[in-house]
Amino acid sequence: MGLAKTEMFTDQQNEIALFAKAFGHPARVAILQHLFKINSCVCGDLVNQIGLAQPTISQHLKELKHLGLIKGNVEGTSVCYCIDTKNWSTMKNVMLAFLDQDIQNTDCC
Amino acid sequence: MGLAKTEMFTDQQNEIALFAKAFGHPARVAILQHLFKINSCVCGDLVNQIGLAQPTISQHLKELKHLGLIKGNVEGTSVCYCIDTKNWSTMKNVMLAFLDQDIQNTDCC
DNA sequence: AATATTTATCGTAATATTGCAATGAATAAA
DNA sequence: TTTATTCATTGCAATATTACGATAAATATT
Repeated sequence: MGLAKTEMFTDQQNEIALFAKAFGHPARVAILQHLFKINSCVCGDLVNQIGLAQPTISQHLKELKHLGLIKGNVEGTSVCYCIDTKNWSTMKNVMLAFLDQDIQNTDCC
Repeated sequence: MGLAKTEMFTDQQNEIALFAKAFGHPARVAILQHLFKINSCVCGDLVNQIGLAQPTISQHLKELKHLGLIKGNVEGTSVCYCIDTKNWSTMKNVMLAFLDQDIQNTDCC
């Protein structure tokens, strides 16, 4: 089916899954790392940096933007993308709460 | 195509994407949370807790096990699953390095 | 041995994701 | 205004993911 039954999970679980899915492709990981490194970047630079075609990069950028992790500002014919640090921070808290579950836990088997 | 071109990314980027993909479905998030909460759990309990069919849960468990995040011990006819805390810790470090990129960074646009 | 219980695997259908060529839209430069 | 340049969108093909019924495999119980 390929269709996640989101209605049977909590909002928190669905939110974690949505953020994680954004990081579930190396191209999007690379895009975010590059945006952090360069601290602002036009789409064309990303196409050069990463080896994927322009429509493919544009599609990945759209997903990240839709999730709120990045912002895009039009500058002439190009578009300057950058991290939305506020939303990144919110996302980070959600993911940390999930990843830090182990601190109150011990091995069993 | 649905085929990620892993060869054009770094090992670190591919590793982050693999771990993130594991968390990219709410059922697997729910499974991991339940394993942490109960601190050991048989497959049947997860089938009851989460509303998915037994083969579906079994498939999700297989993915998590393959990634090394959980272990399974056979106990009679049932299988006791639990978190592999050592590997979880390794994974957490990888993810934290990615999520913490923002600490040396400021907004731009 | 026969039966029940539990989990894994197989097969299959439905949907999602990835990637890119072609093309459109918008601004800049000539 | 014509021509570049840059990015978004559309359309499509290939592959991946999700879900589950049917069934196999393994152990426990009788």
